[in-house]
Amino acid sequence: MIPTFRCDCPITSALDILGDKWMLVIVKQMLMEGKKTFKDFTESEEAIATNILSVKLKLLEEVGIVSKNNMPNNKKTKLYLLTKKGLALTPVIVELADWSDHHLRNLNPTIQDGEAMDLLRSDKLAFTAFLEKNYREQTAAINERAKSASN
Amino acid sequence: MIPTFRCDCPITSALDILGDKWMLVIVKQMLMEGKKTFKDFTESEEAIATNILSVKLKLLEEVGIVSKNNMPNNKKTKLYLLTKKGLALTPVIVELADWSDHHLRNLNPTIQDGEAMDLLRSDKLAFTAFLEKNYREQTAAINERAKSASN
DNA sequence: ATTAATCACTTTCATAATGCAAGTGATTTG
DNA sequence: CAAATCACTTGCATTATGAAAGTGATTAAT
Repeated sequence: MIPTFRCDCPITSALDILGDKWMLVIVKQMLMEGKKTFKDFTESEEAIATNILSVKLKLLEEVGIVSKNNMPNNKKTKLYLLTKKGLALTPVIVELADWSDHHLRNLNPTIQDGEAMDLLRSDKLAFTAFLEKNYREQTAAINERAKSASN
Repeated sequence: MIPTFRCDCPITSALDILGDKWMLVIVKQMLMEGKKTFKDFTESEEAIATNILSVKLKLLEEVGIVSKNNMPNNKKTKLYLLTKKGLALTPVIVELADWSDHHLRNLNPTIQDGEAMDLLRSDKLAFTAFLEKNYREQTAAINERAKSASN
């Protein structure tokens, strides 16, 4: 169920939806780790409990960040995909990554550092654009076929 | 107390600290509404309970986002100020505002719209820079005097 | 100088969110 | 057609959030 909004502030309103331990983590897993099915999420490094996952996916769908689709040629597997509204959260996620990179390594020294972080450091906008484009490409074929028979 | 980190992902790690209903709201109140004292926060539109506020301010201080200072010439009032690390969250907050502006008005039709949103829409980086500069200026004098006798 | 406010909290108790473990029904695979 | 697999749900324990009242140390008012 969609929570009530505390006030008229746009930032507080965003946090009324996204301000918890899991919502943005799930969006990140979709955007950056290609996770699409219920099972994908349960196998993530963050190890979300299935009951919580169930509740959060439902909420993400209710607010229009995620769409729930049937896997082509398979009645059992469901596909969760980011909508345009969900993909628009990319800049938020990138800024969180950037902040962590610069300010959280003292508290969590094992924070990842690699190619992706290098691109983020050298060109934040390019990194954001890459993530969005990449996600669209990875899901383009699926989206085509999912449009006809959706759940 | 600082929570344990779920994994090595920079985004998840940021959310281990910031991923709740209040942390970023408090930072926003400081950055955009000039709130500095315990009383200021309790009088906010979001109406945070004092016990929660107490816990969250302590955590913000522990992780280095906020510093706790004595008000000059007043032993009773404490001043909470954003550190460099805290001010570095400005882009995250701006991106949340931008997302709300474009994607949350259907769910919360009363989301504010005014001068600030106009600047955000026309030049996001300028808006971010303005917020940071403005905060530094507003707190510069206080910071000078607070450096000598801190708690 | 005393009293009343004010500030920054803490404490207590209720409710809501999160988490663990096990179980269910509908496919699908071997 | 039996055994897996997938997408969940259910029951119960723990943790986080919330409302209300209370406390001690200043500070302002009389």
